[in-house]
Amino acid sequence: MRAPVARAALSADAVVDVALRLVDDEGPAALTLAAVASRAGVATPSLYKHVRNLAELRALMSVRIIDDLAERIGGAVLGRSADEAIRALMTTWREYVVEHPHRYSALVQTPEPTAAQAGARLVDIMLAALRAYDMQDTEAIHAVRCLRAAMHGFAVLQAQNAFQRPEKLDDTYDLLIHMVVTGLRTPHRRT
Amino acid sequence: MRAPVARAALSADAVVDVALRLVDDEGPAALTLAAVASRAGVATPSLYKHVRNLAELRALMSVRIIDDLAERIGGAVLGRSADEAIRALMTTWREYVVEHPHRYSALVQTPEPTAAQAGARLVDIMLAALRAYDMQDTEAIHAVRCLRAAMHGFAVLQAQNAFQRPEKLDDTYDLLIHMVVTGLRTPHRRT
DNA sequence: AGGCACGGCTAATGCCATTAGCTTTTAAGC
DNA sequence: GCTTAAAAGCTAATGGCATTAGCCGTGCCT
Repeated sequence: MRAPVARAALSADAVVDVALRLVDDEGPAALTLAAVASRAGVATPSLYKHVRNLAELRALMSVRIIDDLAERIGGAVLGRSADEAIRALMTTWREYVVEHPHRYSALVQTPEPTAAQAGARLVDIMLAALRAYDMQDTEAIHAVRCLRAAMHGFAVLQAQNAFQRPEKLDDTYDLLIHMVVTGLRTPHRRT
Repeated sequence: MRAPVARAALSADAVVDVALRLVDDEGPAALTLAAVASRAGVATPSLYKHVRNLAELRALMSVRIIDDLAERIGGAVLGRSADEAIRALMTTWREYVVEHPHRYSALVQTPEPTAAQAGARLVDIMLAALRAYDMQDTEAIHAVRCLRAAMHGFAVLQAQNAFQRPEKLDDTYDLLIHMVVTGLRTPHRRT
């Protein structure tokens, strides 16, 4: 029963850091254990001392990204409510994507339990932002889903450069925010 | 100047067929040239006689999927206009995703010129569906982008099983349609 | 009859993830 | 200070996959 403490050196967190920087610099396709190890100044198999495999590394990265995003959005929404909160939420989300497009693309992977949990935190923040609207719980869930769909869809398409025409993306996003806010305000047929 | 006609056997289209069936059956992660070749009853390198490489196969698959989707949507929108057209468009899109979730996920890849072109056809269909609303061209572009963002976002999230709570997805999608339609009808601050 | 292009095959290369097993370092506890 | 065990690193080996090179049979066109 020795104390299981040991050398400092690398750590799972440090590996995730390196991997995130790699993705930021060279895109999601460049994410390879060999490349991460090289950046970390270590042989490839050494990474397995900190991370079970590539899939787990991806999952850890996703959790980190989602937490990061949740923190920013939490701050942005704080103190605002209703329309203002929605606007702040959506704006902050997009700022993140513009800032780290590759990172955001790296996110769009398989859904494992641990990342789902991080996502749930984000959903809670959104639910809180919607509390100002007069909504049933059920209705709020649907609203959050639509919010996610709109933001995520826009984010993915932008990160993929899927919007080709010259019109300004900022203007498009204003319209999207308008749709969400208006849709939330306008009564909707029962279910 | 020989006639470049030859044996029947495989063809690029046939390879794409096989690949699409593979993805439908086993998911996008199972898409490997080895697996496609095996299903086609051929050795792996033989595929290179029809397809430049895996990336090109993916691109061809994307074009096929987008065209498929465009055809369905074109039919669904035909004869309808304004709100009804939007509803039909969005409903048809989602039906496709529900029918072939893996195929849709396989789509979300890099944007090459050829797939972008297929996407442009789809955008044209959407623009036509919006013609009934009284809109500037510029405004219509923004509207189509929002439409894409909303549908695609929802589709991606659903295909990834990112909606965990028990509430019905159909109801959520109704709300999303409502948001889009209402947002298009409600005037929006100038740009 | 003959040639040639097409489409298929085998062999070979190189990258990558992952595993096994060995060595080194570190930090406790004495 | 010395021991020691676990953590953390390394090299070597395996197997899957994409991709390339080069060979062979087949059938159409002349």
